[in-house]
Parts: sequence; C-alpha cells; structure tokens
Amino acid sequence: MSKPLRIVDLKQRAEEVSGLLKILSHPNRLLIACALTEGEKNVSVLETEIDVPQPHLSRDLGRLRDAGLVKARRESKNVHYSLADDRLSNLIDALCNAFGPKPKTNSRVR
Amino acid sequence: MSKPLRIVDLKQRAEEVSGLLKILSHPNRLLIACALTEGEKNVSVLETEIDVPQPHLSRDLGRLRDAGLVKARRESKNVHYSLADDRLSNLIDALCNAFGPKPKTNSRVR
DNA sequence: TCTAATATATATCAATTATGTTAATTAACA
DNA sequence: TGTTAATTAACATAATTGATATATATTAGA
Repeated sequence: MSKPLRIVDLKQRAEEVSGLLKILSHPNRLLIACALTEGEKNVSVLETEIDVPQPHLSRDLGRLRDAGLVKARRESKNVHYSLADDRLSNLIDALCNAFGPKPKTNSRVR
Repeated sequence: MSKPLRIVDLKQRAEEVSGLLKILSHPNRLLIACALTEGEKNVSVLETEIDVPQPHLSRDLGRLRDAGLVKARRESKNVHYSLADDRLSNLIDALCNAFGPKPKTNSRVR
C-alpha cells in the first residue's frame, strides 16, 4: 500500500543513502566495515587485518564514528570498535548478495 | 565451500566495490541510477524527473558512462540512456533491501 | 613520581578530485 | 539560419587522499 513517493522524498532519501555510500566509497573504510561485521575489533587488530598506515585507519574510523556507524569502547590501552547499529551490516550483506563471493570469510553464499 | 579469501583478493574486491559505491555516492547519480532501473530514458526526461541543472546531469551521466554502467543511444535529437548491465540494478535492489521503502515507485515494500 | 613504551588520535601539507555555476559548443533538424 | 537537445569547457571552491609528524592516553617500570 506504499503511498506514492514525491520527488522531494526521493531526493531526501537519496541524500541519506548516497551519504552512506560515500562513506563506504573508499576501499579501506569498506574493509573496516566488513571486518566489523565479524564482531568487535580493536585498532591494532584492524591495522593488521587491513594493512593500512595507522593514522589512516584512525582517520577512517573517525569518519565512521562521526557518521554514527560505529562505536568505540576503550579498554585500558586499546580502543575496541564495533558496529553502532545494523545499517552497516545490512548494507554489507546487501552488497555481498549483489556482488557474489562475500568479502567476509563467512561461508553463507545464499 | 568457499575457499579462504586472502587479504589481496579482499582488497582488490574492495577497490572494485568501493569504486562503484563512489559513483553512486552523489544524490543525483543515485537518482539517475534509480530512474534508469525503470527503463530507458532520455536526458530531458531525466532532467524533469530529477530536477537538476542540465549540465550537471550531463556530467553525471558522463561519469556513469565512463564507468561503463550506462549506455547512450542517440535517436534524432535525443539521447536515450539505459543501464549497461545488471550491476546497477543489482546494487539498487540491494540498497532498497537494506534501506526499506524503495526509492523506486515500485510497490514491493519488502 | 618520573620516565618510557604502547596504543590511538589529531594535525599538517601537497596533490588530486569533486562540486556548483555559468558559458560556450556541438548535433540534429525544421 | 534558428531552435532544441545535449555535451563540454572554464573557473572557483571545497573535500579527499596519502605521507608524515606530533600529540594524547594508559599502563609499566625504575
């Protein structure tokens, strides 16, 4: 029973979604998002897994944080990151379905 | 039976996918992509539907063209654009699944 | 407590790319 | 030629990126 979408609504939604896409429009950030769908990970772990200079990682994590997509939790010296809600995991799932073999080491191929 | 993904493969795939996301990381291009999932449309029609200055539209269509995502077909004075393959429609579908109510005027609500 | 080490974050700088605005250009055709 | 449709160019400004340097926070050890 979807009410007809007006162009304004469409545009507003497009802003939102394209903004989200923009954040994932960099390989490192996309990899971070993928990595975090496996669960909470601290910066060092991410640094090893993704193999990227630490300041870059930090900056990218910052962007994800600013967008409210991930959250940070400090535990002694380490900062643990995890997905803030299911927006990213939904999106990654959707991307995996759209582009075949999942970037995750997960075996569900669906 | 997915073989374990090496980091190089992951990274390569991430380049690809994030490149694609980058192209849709602008509201107008996202709207263009959505509009074209409904079928072939010429520039004037898109201009009306999306309500964006025509040179912008042209430039954005150019980017989509350069990425091989859409194709153009001239018919007398008009140029008709359509999706080049199913990458974009898959992606849009995926986005719609991830973000609920579809940007398309389609009634499937998920 | 002072210092060092580790983990993370922020700042700086240069190079590139993206964006909006507006103007000029090409293409097709009456 | 004039008109409509579309593309490209030109410009200013802003955002993104990579490389690198510096700063902060937390803990461990002398």
